Parts: sequence; structure tokens; C-alpha cells
Amino acid sequence: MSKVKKKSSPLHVSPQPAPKGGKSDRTRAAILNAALDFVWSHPFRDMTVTSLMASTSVSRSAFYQYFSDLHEVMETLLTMLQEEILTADEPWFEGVGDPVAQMRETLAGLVDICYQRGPFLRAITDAAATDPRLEKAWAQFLADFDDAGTARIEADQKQGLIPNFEARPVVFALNRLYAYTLLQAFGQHPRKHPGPVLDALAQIWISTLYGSEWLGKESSDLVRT
Amino acid sequence: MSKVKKKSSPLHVSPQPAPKGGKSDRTRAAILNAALDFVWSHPFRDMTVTSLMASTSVSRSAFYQYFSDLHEVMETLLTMLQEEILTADEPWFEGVGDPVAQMRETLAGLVDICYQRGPFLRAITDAAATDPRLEKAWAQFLADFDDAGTARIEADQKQGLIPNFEARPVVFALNRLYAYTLLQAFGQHPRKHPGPVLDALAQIWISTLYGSEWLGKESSDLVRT
DNA sequence: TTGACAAACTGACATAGTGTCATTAATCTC
DNA sequence: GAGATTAATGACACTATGTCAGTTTGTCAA
Repeated sequence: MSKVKKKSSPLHVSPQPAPKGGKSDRTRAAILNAALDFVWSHPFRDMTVTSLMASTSVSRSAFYQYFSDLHEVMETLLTMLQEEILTADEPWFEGVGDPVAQMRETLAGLVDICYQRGPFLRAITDAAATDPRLEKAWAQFLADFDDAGTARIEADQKQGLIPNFEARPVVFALNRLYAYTLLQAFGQHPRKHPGPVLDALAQIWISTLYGSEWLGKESSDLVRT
Repeated sequence: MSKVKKKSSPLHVSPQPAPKGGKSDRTRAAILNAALDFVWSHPFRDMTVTSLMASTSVSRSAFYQYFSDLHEVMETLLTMLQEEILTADEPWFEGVGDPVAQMRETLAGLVDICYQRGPFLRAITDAAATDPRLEKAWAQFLADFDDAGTARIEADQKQGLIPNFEARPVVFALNRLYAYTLLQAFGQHPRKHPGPVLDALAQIWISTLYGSEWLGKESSDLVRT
């Protein structure tokens, strides 16, 4: 199940250095990297086409041959993040074994990614506030988790592992819990420590779904700080 | 404890029609109302000073005698919302009686307000993404709830009503759960039905803090739909 | 009623950022 | 190396912002 994927640089994904297709888009990659660099230490609202292209070797107008605007850049980066997340281990969403152990592992993995990518994630949601397309893409990103989580819970309910409540609204709320807690904890420097954040999230998910009797051991050692 | 406050119009707060101080700011009120009207049916990103002032009887430049920019308008409205919320009943945050019953009541009250003000709340957070001052104000708004919730939980822990975990990170997460679930459920037309949303939130809060044995009756009848 | 002072408002301007386009420069192919 | 295709550029038009000098409106004392 787990494809081993080489972890990319802590600062930013290196976007297709020698891509497929017809175009030899070194400039495109430079723009994406410039955006990642920028967003690591500045809020998205301060990003302009001018400031972005200043850190490349080409002129401002070249930007428009690769992207129609800044939001399209962010949308591209969101897609990359999505791939990174989908490649990671998420046993709870698919597995059929011990749900509590799988839940801990899944939560820890997502916390780890969001800790690494915090400011960048933050930039995506900030950007989504000013663009309908990106807003939709972000909403869809969350909605996919809603579907997967609902499916898993309904399966566990059939097995009697989880009491019979209406799964979808609970998953909706738990996913917003997840996304926006991580966003606010890790989206800005200085980031909070991931340990206590993970503990809190695991506690809430597990006691809501499986009952507080499962809350034995701390899980913060599953994430590298 | 509960001051009875007349409920303002479902569409928008009527901002100080005959205020204190020196200025006879009818125009100021007109601007605030125009902003509320606008934001009820359009995303904040489409709001411009021109479009706002078009629905008043004065010119665009008059705007700048009352507010330095659009974000300051939103900040003013956030303050009003804050007052509305602080005036509402929130027995859980202050009370000392039966915590589960108080929790349900508090949650129901907040769900109700957020349902009424959904698109407006949404506009505030969208606007916060593009302005440091407003961003800070919104963060402080949430932080106040973090403090109040932490205090209540620590008190209940001393009484043995809640197990001894570290309260602050859990409250932080639960408040993000709360805020962003309501925001995404009610922030856009068509809004979700408040009933299932409240049920999900109550279930998560109560089973996390007091244990799932308290999850007897549905609480959705506490909110008017 | 008039004059004078302040408050409220306005039109015109300077600025910043966006997105487009005709043109030039670079690179590849034969 | 000539021609063709791709990449990059500078100049322009446009939108929205925020400022300011100046005009209108309202109030009140003489």
C-alpha cells in the first residue's frame, strides 16, 4: 500500500525540473519555485507579479505566457500538494484493520505534512478568498476528505465499531477541525509545536468516533518535531 | 445573567442611527448598511469603494472621510458582531451548573447567530486574508474564546468532571472546529440546515470533553430553523 | 439678513498593479 | 546560414485606490 516517496526539500517542492510534453519550461518551474519561496516568508497578499518575477531572470510580462494570474500559480501548487498528500500513507481512509491505530497513524502523517508545508497551505487558503476558481478547488480538496471519511465511518458503523449517528455532518465538522487547526497552528511563523496539536486532534477524533476508552497512550512521538 | 436584547433585522444590524459624540454621521451609517447589504449576496472580493458608494447618495470620495479603506469598514462590523455575541447567553463559558446542559445551550445560541449572520461572517474572514489589521482582530476574536474555554475546562477538571488532559490545545482545536464549520456551513447561499450541524458539533464537543455517555437526546430542536 | 466659520462633500489627480499586444531576440531545423 | 518557430520584452490601456485643493451646505452670532 505504501509507496515510498522521496521527501522533497523542507522549503519547497521542486516543480518538474525536466517535464514531459513539448515545452521546455524552465521558466515555468522558476516561477513556481519563486512563488513557494515567497510564500514561505511573506503573506500571499503581498505577492505581486512584479515581486515574483523580480526573483527570476526574466521580465514581468513573461509571467503571462505561463499563467493567467497569480491564482493560477497557487492552483498549480495546490494540485502538487494534493499529490503529495495522496501519496502519503493514510491507512484509516482505506484500511480495514484496527481503526484506532490506523487513525493515529493517518493523523500523524497529515500533521507532519501540514507542519512542513504550513505557510504554503496558509497562502492557498488566503488566495482562495480572492478567487472563485481557487476557492472551488480548495472546497473540492476538502470535500474529497469528507467523502472518504464518511465512507470509512459508515463501514465501521456496519461493523458496530462506531455508534449509529449520521456520519456526514460529523465528518464535515471533523475535517474543518482538522484543516483549520493545522492551518492556524502551522500557517504562520513561528509555528506551534506539532506534538500537542496532534495529541489534541487525536483525542477529539478518537473520543468522538470510537469512545474515550481508547485514549490510552500519547501519540505525539509519531511525528518528528 | 441574560440580558434580553432585541433581535435586529435578519438582514443586517442597523448601525447607530442617532449616535453619541459630536458627529451627526448619517452617512457613516449608510456606508455600514451598504456594506452589510452588499455582503449578504456578494463575496467580499467583489466589493469596491465605488460599488459601495453607488448605493448611497454621496460620492465615492466621501467614503474616505469615514473610513480609511474597506477593511476598516469590516473591522467596524466585526466589532458589532462581537457585541452581539457577547450579549447572547453563553452559560457554559461562565456558569457553574450542569455543564452538559449548558454546553448544549451555548452551542445552540452560537449556531443560531452564525446562521443569521453567515454570509457576513464569511465576508469578515475573507477580508481578513487581505489585511493585517483585520487578520489580527479576527485572531483576537477567536483567542478570546480560547481563553474562556480553557478556563471553564480547567475548572471542570478540578471538579473531576473532565479527565486531566492539557486543556488549551484541545480548546484551540475545538474552537477552530466550531468557527470554520459554521463558516463553511452558513457562509454561502444556499446555507446548510442548522439542525444537523448543531447535532454534529454538540456530539463532538460533548463526547470529547464529558464522554459519550452524555449523548442522550438530540439538541437540534433548540435552534430555530 | 448678513457675514463668517466649520462641517460635509466633490472632482480631478497621482499612483500602483494588472493584463495585452506588437515587436524583438533566441533557438532550432534543414 | 536562411527561414521558421518559440521565448521574452517594452510600451500601452485599464481599473481601483487614496489624496487634496476647492466648493457647497449648514449654523449661529451680531
